[in-house]
Amino acid sequence: MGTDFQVNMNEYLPLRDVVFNTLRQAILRGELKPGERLMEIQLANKLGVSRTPIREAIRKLELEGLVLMIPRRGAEVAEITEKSLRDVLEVRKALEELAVELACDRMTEEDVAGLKEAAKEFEQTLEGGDVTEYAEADVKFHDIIYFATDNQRLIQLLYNLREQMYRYRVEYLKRKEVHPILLKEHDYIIQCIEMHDKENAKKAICTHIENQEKTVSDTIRTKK
Amino acid sequence: MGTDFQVNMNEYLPLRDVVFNTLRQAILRGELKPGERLMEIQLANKLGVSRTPIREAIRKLELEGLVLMIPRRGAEVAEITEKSLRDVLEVRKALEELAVELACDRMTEEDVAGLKEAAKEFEQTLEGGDVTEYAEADVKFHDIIYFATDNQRLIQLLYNLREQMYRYRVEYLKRKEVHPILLKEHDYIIQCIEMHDKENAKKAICTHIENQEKTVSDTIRTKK
DNA sequence: ACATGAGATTTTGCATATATAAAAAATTTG
DNA sequence: CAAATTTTTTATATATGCAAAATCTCATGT
Repeated sequence: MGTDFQVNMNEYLPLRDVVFNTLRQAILRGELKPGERLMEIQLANKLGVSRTPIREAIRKLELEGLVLMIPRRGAEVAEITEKSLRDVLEVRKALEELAVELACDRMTEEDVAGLKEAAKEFEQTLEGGDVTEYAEADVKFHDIIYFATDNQRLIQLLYNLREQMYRYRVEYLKRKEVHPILLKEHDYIIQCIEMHDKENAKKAICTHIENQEKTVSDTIRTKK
Repeated sequence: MGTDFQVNMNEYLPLRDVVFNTLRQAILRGELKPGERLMEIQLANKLGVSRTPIREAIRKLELEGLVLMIPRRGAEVAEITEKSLRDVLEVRKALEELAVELACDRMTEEDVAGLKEAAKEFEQTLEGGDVTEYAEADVKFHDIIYFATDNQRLIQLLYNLREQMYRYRVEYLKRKEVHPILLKEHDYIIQCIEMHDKENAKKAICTHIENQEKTVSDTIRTKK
């Protein structure tokens, strides 16, 4: 009977999307530095494609605000100022509040169980020394909250805002002394959600973000 | 004396952006209907350009969520469901609250004066019968609040969310019976901002949006 | 030293060409 | 006649071509 290879031909991704993801990562991880010019031919050669997918990818990065277009001059990686970061955080705080509020309403008991599970896993990764792993585990924790909102638009925005801060989040997680605080905060957030206590949940998520905020500001200031 | 012509050579707009704006308008105004396919050659002929700028414009619309891409098949105008509208409104409410809160903190007296001016102009346009004019005047009013937030990222998001609802907002403004309510709401919002009363300002903007929400839901339901 | 400007070079912006997948139409076959 | 298969058509995905604008280089005149 043989062929049980369902080749998931869905794994087709247009080149432009591959390029988009690649460039996006490179910018967010800091490999392409703010102010750096994105030259089409150069990128095309580097990635082994033609200019067309590069251009289309840049159009998307443009809308996302990661690159700045100067007509007839091309694209460059957008500068990240302290101001622009404050702006992002202000928005992010509001949307995280909304998310946790909705989660209080819409989370089932199984969801809460999953959240507890994720918090535990996060705690375990902290024992290992891999910062990337922390970050991933933290992402998983918050993703569960996001999904519970059942609001696709909100999820999309939160993903985006989180990614914009990737560099700085990692910096924060590196600090061993904040780990116990983080764990407590996660536990408290779970507790609030479990009791459907919106007000305290919002406060909790707020301080959770504000705590990061300071580190991030410091990082960006000293790196300048 | 003499040459006071600062030629604003900035009036150059790449074709792709012209196309982007054109298509965007067409979608938001309902000329391109949800589900309708966007075929490159057809659009290119219609707009008298080549396929390249069309494609680049579509990439941006894609990221904005206005069109849905099906790989190797092309783009179509995204469907607007009641659910997706609720999602947008949920997010929008949270961000409008944030905006008015920040405005309470950051608005100067001149800004408030401008706001009063805008409210007055809005009232005046209501006497005329042109719905488009109402909409514009209303936009101006809210723009002043947005600008006062001094948060570029927030402004960008609010613009976007507002535009997404253009069709339905106009529907709301058509109803003569809501006009007095609108005027009262505007006045109350101004009052709250002037007194830096964040809590009430937030509540006020919330009801302001919620009032629209019902009409919008009705419209979308009956049109189905 | 320094502005300047002609010419060479690079880079974008848009158009067009080629390749390939998907859909539609036509044809075959049971 | 209907289901299956082949052929044709259509549309996207990517590559390449070309002209105009921007940038660079460097010699020249003040």
